[in-house]
Amino acid sequence: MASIKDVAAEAGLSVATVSRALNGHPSVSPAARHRVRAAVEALGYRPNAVARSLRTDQTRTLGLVISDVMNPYFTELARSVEEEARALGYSVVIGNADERPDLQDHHVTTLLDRRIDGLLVSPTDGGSPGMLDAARAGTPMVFVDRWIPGVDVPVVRSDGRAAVRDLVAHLHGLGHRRLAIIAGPAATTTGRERVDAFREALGAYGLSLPGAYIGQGDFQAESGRRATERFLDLPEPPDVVFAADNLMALGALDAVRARGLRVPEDIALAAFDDIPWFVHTDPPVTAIAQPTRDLGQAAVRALVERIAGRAGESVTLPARLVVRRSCGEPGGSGGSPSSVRNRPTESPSPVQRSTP
Amino acid sequence: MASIKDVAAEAGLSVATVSRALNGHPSVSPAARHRVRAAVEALGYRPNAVARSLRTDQTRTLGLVISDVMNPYFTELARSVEEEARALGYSVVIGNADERPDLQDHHVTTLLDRRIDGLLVSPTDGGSPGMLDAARAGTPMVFVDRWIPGVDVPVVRSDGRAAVRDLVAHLHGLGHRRLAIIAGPAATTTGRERVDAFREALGAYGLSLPGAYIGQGDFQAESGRRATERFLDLPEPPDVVFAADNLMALGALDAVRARGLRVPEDIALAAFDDIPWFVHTDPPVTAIAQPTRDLGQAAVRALVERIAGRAGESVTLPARLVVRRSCGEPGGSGGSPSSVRNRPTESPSPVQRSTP
DNA sequence: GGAACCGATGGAATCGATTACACGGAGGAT
DNA sequence: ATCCTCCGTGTAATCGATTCCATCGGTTCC
Repeated sequence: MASIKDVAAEAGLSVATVSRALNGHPSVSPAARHRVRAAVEALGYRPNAVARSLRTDQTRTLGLVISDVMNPYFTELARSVEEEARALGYSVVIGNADERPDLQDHHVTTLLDRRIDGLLVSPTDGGSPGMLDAARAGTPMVFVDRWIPGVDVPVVRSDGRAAVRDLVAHLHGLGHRRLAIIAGPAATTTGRERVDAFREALGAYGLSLPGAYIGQGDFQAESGRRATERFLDLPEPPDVVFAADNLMALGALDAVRARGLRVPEDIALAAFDDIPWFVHTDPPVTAIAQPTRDLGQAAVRALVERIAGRAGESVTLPARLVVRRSCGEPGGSGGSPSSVRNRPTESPSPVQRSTP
Repeated sequence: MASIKDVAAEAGLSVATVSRALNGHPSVSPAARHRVRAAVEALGYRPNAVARSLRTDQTRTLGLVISDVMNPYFTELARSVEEEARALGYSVVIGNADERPDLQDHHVTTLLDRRIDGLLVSPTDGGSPGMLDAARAGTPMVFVDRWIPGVDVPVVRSDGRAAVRDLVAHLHGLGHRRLAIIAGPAATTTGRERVDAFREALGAYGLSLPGAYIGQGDFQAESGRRATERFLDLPEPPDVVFAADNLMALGALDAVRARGLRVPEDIALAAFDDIPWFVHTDPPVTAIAQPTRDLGQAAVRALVERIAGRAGESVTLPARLVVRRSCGEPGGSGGSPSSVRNRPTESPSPVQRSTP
């Protein structure tokens, strides 16, 4: 592969001049500029980013360490991060931690070894050692979605409290009184917060959240299924199951169907994190939608600010409730257009709970 | 950040010895080895991968340029690629082309500038100029899933012919005679092949594939919806719609529901590419499953072979039919366990086609 | 007319590693 | 005792860029 030396030789100039011409430095004569252009063209020269990075000490690359790529929410987040980064002249290297702290650490170290300019992390657990080291060492860093309390790093996330209140109001309005939640891992902030917000919202309606109505999940579909089965085995099963992420909601849906029960007639279902597929399930699932695209954008901007040595502020954006049919006939407001278009033919059978 | 020089100073040795100790070179005394280890520990030294790459001319990084990350099939592919690469000591940088040739080119150039050791591509169109240049220039390269005819690059993909034949047999056995397909872009190999395989399989049953039963899609949900609507507007609509990928299948499902029709009673649906969500939709969708994990693995292995200067052979793995409920009551064989567990309560209403 | 200045260019140091080559000393063979 | 090996180590070149500093010819200013 042709190097800058070859270009210099071809153009009959020094490497210094070629470099300046390539970087748009002002004091290069038009003639030289032209000859460089021609030589570059002739040789198909492309600057070696590795060499440049070594010299300039910047890679124009961002690292993104994510909890689970297979989760559509994170996939979308990754996509929006890459888009914004590209717009700002950065590349993104994604590391999938698969909810495993050791893998998270592996990716953080690898990325740091590659001298990425900044790190975007959605921490899997309370914080793996390598990650904390990086934060302490002053690597430009921003947390997305999840964060670690007590670590001095900006956080870009969405606040679901208001949306959860809206959800509980919606459920209460439909007559539901026994509300259950499938929580995420307690080690993650999102795992805890969503339960807290839910309990708080219930309190406003004089409802409580008994321990039996809190299922412990791990943000994977299988755990949602198990938790739901336990709910259904209760002497007094809940009217509604609220899953703290989309994968657990699908597990829940599956568990309900496996018993021959129907959503929402026999039991209602709602989820945190709206995803395109919820429009296509039957029934369409009522969910709390995060402004994923904006989150990715804000996170990249904050990180780039940090890289530039400026503050890089934390950002919190509101999530919003998207009402569909999985909790019962929607009220007058808040329904998405799809909730109308997706309405199936009316079921002639009365609401009933079949006993297995 | 501490460099190898700092380590050398701390250990009272030359950088050469430190480097040798770090790389497990045999002729380093145990004493020196030990002092290096101590110095590394004390300084928290991590070798600069950028500098190493410049010197050794290898980055131990693979590039993966994918057509659409938001498509679960590709997400899973990316994940398995990263896993296998990690096992082999490589990192992976993913570029999302979003089915746009210009973006594909952007990523290929960026990756090449970063001097990745090898490139895995699932080409978006007939081949963007930058990609063809790379192939010609001898960059170690392997195509995954899709490929470009006439370019001398190993291809790792799955062959769906047998599975499509099985599907057609299954459909024919259920009494379906008017079979339609939603094709992918003609510029992609997968777009063309799946139609060919379908037509061929139909031929074996004396059935033809009229032009009106070929919908043109672009592998996105919206195109699946439009194509299906056109099918339903036909004076003689098809009995079955076979979507050439999972996103178009979801669009099709949506279009069918929007008319108040039911799957499979009014019209059957099948898809290429099985994804976890098809188990959760109602009805569960019959699909052709690719051995995605194995494909990713084989692709990485082939690429690493190429990087090592060896052959790196093409691999073709068979896809297989997964029968669920979206085409009608499953026959005696091939049904997945989920097709039983997901069966909902029987519908009391007779099969009917509502006129809009 | 000479000093100061400016624009364009080249030489050479530098980034942090790897590695060919040289060298000194210990140990074995003769 | 002398020479040859071989081991462990250091010196320095190198990878491909960027950039400081020096140089040189030509203006401009006083």
